[in-house]
Amino acid sequence: MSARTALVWFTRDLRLHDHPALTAALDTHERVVPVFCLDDRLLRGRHESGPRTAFMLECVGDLRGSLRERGGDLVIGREPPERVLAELARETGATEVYCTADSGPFARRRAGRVREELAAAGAELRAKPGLHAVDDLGRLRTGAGDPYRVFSPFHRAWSQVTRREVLPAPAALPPLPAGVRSGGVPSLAALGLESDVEEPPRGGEGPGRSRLERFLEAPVRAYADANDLPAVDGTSRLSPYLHFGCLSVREIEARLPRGKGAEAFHRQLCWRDFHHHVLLHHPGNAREELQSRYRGMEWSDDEERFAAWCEGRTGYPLVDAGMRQLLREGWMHNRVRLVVGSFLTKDLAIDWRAGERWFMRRLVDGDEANNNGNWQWIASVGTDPQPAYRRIYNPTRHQERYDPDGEYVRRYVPELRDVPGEFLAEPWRMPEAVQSESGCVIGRDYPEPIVDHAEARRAALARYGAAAR
DNA sequence: TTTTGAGTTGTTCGA
DNA sequence: GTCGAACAACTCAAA
Repeated sequence: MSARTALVWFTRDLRLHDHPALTAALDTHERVVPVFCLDDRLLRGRHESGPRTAFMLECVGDLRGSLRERGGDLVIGREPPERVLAELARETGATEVYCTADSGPFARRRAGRVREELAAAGAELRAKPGLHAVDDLGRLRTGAGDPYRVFSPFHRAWSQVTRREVLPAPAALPPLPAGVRSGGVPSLAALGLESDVEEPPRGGEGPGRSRLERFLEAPVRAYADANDLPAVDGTSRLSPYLHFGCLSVREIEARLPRGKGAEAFHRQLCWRDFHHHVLLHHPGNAREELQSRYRGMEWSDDEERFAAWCEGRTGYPLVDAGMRQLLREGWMHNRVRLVVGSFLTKDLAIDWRAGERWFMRRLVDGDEANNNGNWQWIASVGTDPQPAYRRIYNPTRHQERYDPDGEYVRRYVPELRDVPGEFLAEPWRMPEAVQSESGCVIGRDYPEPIVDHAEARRAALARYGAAAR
């Protein structure tokens, strides 16, 4: 076979639009072989997740469909990528393998292994941008030459970076070379995983683009006002598509209209890049606190309380609604993620890593950098320089402020459906007569609060104060 | 080097 | 209900 063959290694860039690696391969090579590897180290590793893998398999199927529509196909490997790619390079005579650069700790180690094996096969790995809004995310530096640790100055610098052009999807692809087999998309069960998510979002570039079109149509303009209300579908819900790269964050950014809503949303896209930037420069964050003074802090190992949190039976309606939404949909509204995160780490004094793991297991959009960054932030051990006492959320206040009509809580905690609005944030205050009248007896139909928030707050301040000293 | 201003999305208390 | 102040003084980034 001719040396004019290139491989394109897909990872979490499962799209054709605005794909620099794919475009570069097609521009310079006659034959291009797209490859995706189902890597057991990822699928069965510490971030194993049935719901998210189910979504990913749909993304892979969608990508293969789009490639086939354009005359190409997708090779689906079941072995580690270093082995699959080296073998394919030998088989096809490819001397170049294109991929999208990934800043995550796992991905960087994996790319190192791939590079080595490819070298032995006489091929070279070429990493192109495509994961972030800016190309040189790792190189963004403060005036002193350090990586950023505070969002606002990062945002300022990030906003000033010149962006690359958005690339169109290729119109046509060459067929696979003779003898190269495409391989099928396995079922979730065949991977030994299962998902019990109800009405999961449909994975793939096609569904992602439809959702993007709908969001750009109108909701983006109201984003600044609606994104904090969990009962309203005011967020973009693009996170799973962004995680698997069904959508290019660069393209989304380029297509945003002007205005307050779009600006607020753009800021959220910057948070994604910020978390990736921080994890890139502090890969140890995946396991330990960014702020060293909080390392070695003592956490509670109360398994019963942790289970109550996971299953949404803490006795705090907004917390329980959020945790049940996560169980049911594989997704949780952002505002509520903060409330349940604060509750776990501050009220229950349970290690943020336990919450991080649970989220990664359940979230369809679970992304190591974002999840880790946000957990560290809400646990007050990460990039947020504000003292802990400013981040102990009051679940009752939050419910009154962000779900004033109780629409969200009633949707996910049906046993509270007939509780009068005045008691919905603190159902334990219901007089007995009201409890039996609304069919919600506390301690029987809905749990007593598992901690007293005011007391837990004082204890959390003492814990964090002691650790900071 | 020193100084200055600011820090995602808070809470509680008391007037 | 609404408002401002206090929380307690720390770290980061830029001038």
